[in-house]
Amino acid sequence: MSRITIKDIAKLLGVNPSTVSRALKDHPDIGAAMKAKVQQVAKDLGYYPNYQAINFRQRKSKLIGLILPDMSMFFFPDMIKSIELITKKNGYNLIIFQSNESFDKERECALVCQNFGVDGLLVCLSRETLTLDHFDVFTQERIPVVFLDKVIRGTNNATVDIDDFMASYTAINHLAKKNYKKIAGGFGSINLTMTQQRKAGFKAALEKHQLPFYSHLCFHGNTIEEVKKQFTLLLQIERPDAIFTMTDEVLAGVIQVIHEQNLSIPEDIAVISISNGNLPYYLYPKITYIKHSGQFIGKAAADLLFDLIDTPNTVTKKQIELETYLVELDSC
Amino acid sequence: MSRITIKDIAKLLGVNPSTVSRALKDHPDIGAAMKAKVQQVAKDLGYYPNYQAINFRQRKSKLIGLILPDMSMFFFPDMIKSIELITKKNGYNLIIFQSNESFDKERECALVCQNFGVDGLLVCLSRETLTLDHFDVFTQERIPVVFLDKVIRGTNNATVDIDDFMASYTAINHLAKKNYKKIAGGFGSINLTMTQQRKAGFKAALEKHQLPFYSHLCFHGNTIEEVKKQFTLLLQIERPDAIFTMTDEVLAGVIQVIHEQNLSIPEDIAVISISNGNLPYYLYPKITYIKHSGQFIGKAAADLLFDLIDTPNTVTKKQIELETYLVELDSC
DNA sequence: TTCGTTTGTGCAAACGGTTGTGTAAAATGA
DNA sequence: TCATTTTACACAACCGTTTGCACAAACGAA
Repeated sequence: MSRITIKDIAKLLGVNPSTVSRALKDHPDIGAAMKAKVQQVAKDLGYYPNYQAINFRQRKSKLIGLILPDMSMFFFPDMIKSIELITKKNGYNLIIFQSNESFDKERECALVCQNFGVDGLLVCLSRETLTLDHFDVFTQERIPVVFLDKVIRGTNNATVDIDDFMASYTAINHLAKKNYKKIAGGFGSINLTMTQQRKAGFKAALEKHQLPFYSHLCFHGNTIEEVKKQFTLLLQIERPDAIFTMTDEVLAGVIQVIHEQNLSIPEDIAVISISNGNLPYYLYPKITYIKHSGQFIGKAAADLLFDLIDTPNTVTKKQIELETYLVELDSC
Repeated sequence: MSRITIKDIAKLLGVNPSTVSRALKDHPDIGAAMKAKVQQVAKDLGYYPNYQAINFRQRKSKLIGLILPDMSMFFFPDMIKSIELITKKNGYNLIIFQSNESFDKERECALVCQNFGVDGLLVCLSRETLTLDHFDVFTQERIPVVFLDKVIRGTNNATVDIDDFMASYTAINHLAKKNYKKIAGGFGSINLTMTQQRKAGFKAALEKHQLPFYSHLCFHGNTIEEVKKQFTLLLQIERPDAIFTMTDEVLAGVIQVIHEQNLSIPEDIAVISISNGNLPYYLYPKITYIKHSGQFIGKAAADLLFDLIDTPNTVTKKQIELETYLVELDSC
């Protein structure tokens, strides 16, 4: 009735559990006849190994922790999907946590990961996170941690992200080439490194094209609603001829306002965004975007993590910066 | 250097590990002085319990498995989010698997869950799944399984879903009341129970309003691309004055075609969908929809699961059908 | 025949924490 | 003061599997 163990098989065959254990994993010490008998009985009894016992014994969990700030529909599904794929391919499983953009929650998630004995950790930092001390336990116990997408640079931690500066630079460059002059910018949380860099790229590209940077054409918003509010206010002051949005969330808000105001894209206002590339296709017209691939970031980070798990000391390139590229659709 | 255990604390204090174990959990058998000492040392040494050992000993994993057909961006983020919340609130963690709409993969996922010793299982069935034998092991070992959203009815399994018939019935009813006559229908995989029921509701509502059911105004598509192709073909035959879409995926495809053909909503064609309620707001005009809440389904399923875990025999209502309701926006 | 090697299996400890039972010493009661 | 209860801790088994070591039996070589 209850779960079949190696001991049950051993008792039934009148042999020692260790023999059964070895027979089941085709250990060379065990004779062919015994192996056959054991495997037959195991099958008959419907034996399957108790991974909890095994992992406990091996001091491994075969678990990879993934800490996310939020389950945003725009970016994370693709990312999780590819991480899951790699994780499974390596014989591990994924256990997902959400920090809800809170530093305290993130620390809690890390603690649970620690308790669970994850063999590796993938972390997308919360908006509030400024320090990484709460991951020190992992490095101390030689459990690899890879930061992805939302990272803090300048440390020797393993990171995978994109060149945020270049991504927005490319976007604005595209707008400038299309001869847009009054370019607005919609950004996310102002304290994120990502935001600062994307804004820096925005400014640099304007400068390169000798376009002025107007701070009244820039706004920040954490949520779609905030974005809508800010952008509506902006439009009351002056209508730009193009707008760059830093993420899908910002894009979603901006698009709604544009429709509310009965503006047409790209005639009244051109739009370009950094995006994972889903939302741009659902909108009309389709939005030109700089590809920021959740799938690629997830894959790169997971691959890096398993490199670090398998060969901790030979991995040299621990800071990976993925390419972004322009996908030209119909909004500029 | 390596991880601190109860034994380390015991050795350091010259007491028995069992005393430490009890002291740490405030067992009444242990004297106040000893408790204080133990807890102090534990803190000083940075002790944290080995959950692998504990769970192994207790024959629990504190893990809930979640098997999904796919990481669709429309529906699952909200669902996962709410499941995660409840799971955590109950002191459990979530481990997510994707079957990629494949029956074999789904069976594999179930196997891994079994090996991992999950304490409960939430399953959203794949497109291909027609039987539930692969979950028998769980019921045999008294591990609760709750099927959610995509379920097979008629068994005594615990299920949480919506009244698919009513959802589409309500949608078509709304269109009919608005005096639309030629109503098209965009559906998903034809072999899903969900599809059949939503189509049945579609037909029933038409009949109630004495509107004819034209099969050439109905199509099925598994992916957005298929939907686009099918709907484009449909439009070449005859333009309906309204279209009902069964899911966000179908809606996304339909909307793209509508824009490609330069039709306007709702003047040329009205649109109504069953949806989780994100996409409808991003589109223009905003799409009227029947609310099919991933969040609610996730919550209901998770709550039910923990009821079954905590009080296996007292739970009576094991088949839950959530209400859907009309959210009237601008597309009809 | 004898010694060394190989083959196949048993034995027991270990992973870290929990828990039922046993038992001194201290506290209580008459 | 002595019997009895309570307090506070120790001891050891246990969860399921792995693994180093011991050790017979069979085998091959000298």
